[in-house]
Amino acid sequence: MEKEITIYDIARELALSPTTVSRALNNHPAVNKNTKQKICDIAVQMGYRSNIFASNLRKQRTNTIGVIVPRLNSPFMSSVMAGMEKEANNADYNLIITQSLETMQKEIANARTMFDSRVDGLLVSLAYETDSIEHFEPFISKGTPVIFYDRVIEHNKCTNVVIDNLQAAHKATTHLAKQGCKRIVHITADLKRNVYADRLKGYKYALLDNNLPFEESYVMVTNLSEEAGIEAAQQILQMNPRPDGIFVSNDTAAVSCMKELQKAGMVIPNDIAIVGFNNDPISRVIEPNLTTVNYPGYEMGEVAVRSLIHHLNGLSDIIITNTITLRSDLIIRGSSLRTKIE
Amino acid sequence: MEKEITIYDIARELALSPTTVSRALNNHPAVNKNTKQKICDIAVQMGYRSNIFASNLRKQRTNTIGVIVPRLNSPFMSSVMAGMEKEANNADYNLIITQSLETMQKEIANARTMFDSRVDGLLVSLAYETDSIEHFEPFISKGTPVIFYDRVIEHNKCTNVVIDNLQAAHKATTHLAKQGCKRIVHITADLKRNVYADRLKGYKYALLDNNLPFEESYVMVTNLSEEAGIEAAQQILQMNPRPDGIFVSNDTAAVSCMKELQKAGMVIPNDIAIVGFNNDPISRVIEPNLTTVNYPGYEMGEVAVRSLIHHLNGLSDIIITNTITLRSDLIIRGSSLRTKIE
DNA sequence: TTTTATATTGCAACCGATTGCAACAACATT
DNA sequence: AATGTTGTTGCAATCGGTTGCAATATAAAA
Repeated sequence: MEKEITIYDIARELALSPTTVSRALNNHPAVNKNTKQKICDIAVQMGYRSNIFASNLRKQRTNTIGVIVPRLNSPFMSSVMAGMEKEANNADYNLIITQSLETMQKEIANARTMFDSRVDGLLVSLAYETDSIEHFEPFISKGTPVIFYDRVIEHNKCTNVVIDNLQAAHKATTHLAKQGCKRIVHITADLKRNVYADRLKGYKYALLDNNLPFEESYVMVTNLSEEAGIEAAQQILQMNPRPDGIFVSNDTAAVSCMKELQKAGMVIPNDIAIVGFNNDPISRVIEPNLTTVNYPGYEMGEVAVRSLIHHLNGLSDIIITNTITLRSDLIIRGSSLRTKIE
Repeated sequence: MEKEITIYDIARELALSPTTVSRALNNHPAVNKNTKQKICDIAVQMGYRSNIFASNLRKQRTNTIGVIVPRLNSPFMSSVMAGMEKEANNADYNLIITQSLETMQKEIANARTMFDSRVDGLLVSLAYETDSIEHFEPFISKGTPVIFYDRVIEHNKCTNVVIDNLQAAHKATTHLAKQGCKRIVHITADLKRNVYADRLKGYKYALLDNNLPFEESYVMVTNLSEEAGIEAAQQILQMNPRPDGIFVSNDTAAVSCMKELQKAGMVIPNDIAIVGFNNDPISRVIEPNLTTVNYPGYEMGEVAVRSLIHHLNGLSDIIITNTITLRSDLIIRGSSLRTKIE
């Protein structure tokens, strides 16, 4: 266990004050060039490492960004994380990541951890359960920026990073209608979350715009798991008349649903056309390939971090960016394409 | 921007010393029960939050674990992360995560960041490129435990968390042989990494044990990407005589390879049987379902963190656990199963 | 009543870097 | 020669909690 080198050691070595050493290492202009060079050289030579805690304690800043995510292990979220890590790394910020596992209780605990860790900013995608965001108030009243992404909520002090879920759902549903679907089911998740509420709206509006009736019983609220997809398929098979189109709010459930339907003898897309959401890798593996909404997770991660860092640098105080909307588009593949020409 | 409450504020409020307040909040035995209660009550009431930096600075401990991972966005790695986060959270540790993107340069930079952040311990899965681990020496000579997982390297001061790659590959290859495959190709990645080197060994030994010849040209070293799988398939189609079995070191490449072969008219598993590795979700989507090695990523993450925390608590100083091997098993599915009865 | 053990509490130094303010030197200006 | 300017450097306080050691109070033992 070796001793750590401090600026005091360097100061002693060169018969200077710790002040000057500190300034030199931070490239402060008021230090002589030669002195600076000498200090930096010997710092490297002695193997000096700045003590972040002393620095943070003094500066009241941590260079750390907190991320609260529902779950880490989904293709979408891990893309987001990857994008975030890249941008944070670029800007010399560290990332502390926790997962709420879709429970509000955990989310509150995570928020507390982040608060105690004094993160400079917070990135949050809300859990299914969450129905209040009081637990983020401490950040807001302390002036720590909070940015929501993907699963967001309206708050006049927070920026949201999202895609246009309504539009995406509208496109997806319209596409199904254009393929001749008359009875389109929508499989989605907890409507507390904007993403699902907005998609439902997009679905409804699209039905309206295509002169199709809206049926309450055609909206299935699930947890979008693999099992949920299977159960949904079983229900759909029971329905009479049988639906001829399905718009699912993620690819996992879309794929498992599709497989279950195929198992029951349904032909996709002729009997039933299917559209998913996210563009997970599985969507390009299933046969026929799944039509889905390309969700730019990596970019969303990048944008969220970049925007947060802007805030931290005080660059966006004037322009209070309230919502950043990323482009997403429908990727049409075999699972919904009935006519060869479109 | 509100003022932070400190132990000094609490001390003043109760006409006590900061010392006693500090002790009370840390549940030190030498503080009167009633006093302790009073302090804790008022701390909550005043909204006190401990300043981690002051505490870390003094205690020379951070309660933070560093994780260096090749990439975040793979199903396997995100499972590992999820497991790690869960365990770390349980033990009140924070996780700082960075990705090397498979380059050694980034890995070195990440290691430096972690060092500067004074993580209490480090969890590493090596990049493809890495051919020296000097960059982890600072940790080791400082006494900071380093644990390698998945992509590991031998080091007499470090614990490794792995699965038995040799055995898994042996089982996979033997399975193909038992299905009647005579010419088994192995698609894998950089042999610098133990996981791929060991799987190659397992493959070779299995060939030997099943009286099949080893062909140098049957080993294809790639980066295991989707594209790599397609290219490999194209090469395989060119071979004469054509291989009748493929053991691929991950599911991504296995699936894309399989699809490419199917596109060329090959029937899986009859013409060519395929086995993958990892048990990613796509392996259960492709038709026929992909036989693969179940890689317990989530458990690996849990175990790695748990083991690190043991180290940190000084529990495993005596028993220097050098290698922890997790169980993995072959999941046999349609892509390799030629006979209905096995 | 005196001595000894035990329970509580506080003093003061410390962890290491940062920063407002003052000091000082060297040089230019009037 | 007196004053102003610019460039460098250092003093000393500060951030907020932790901890070895000493001090005091209280209870138990002699």
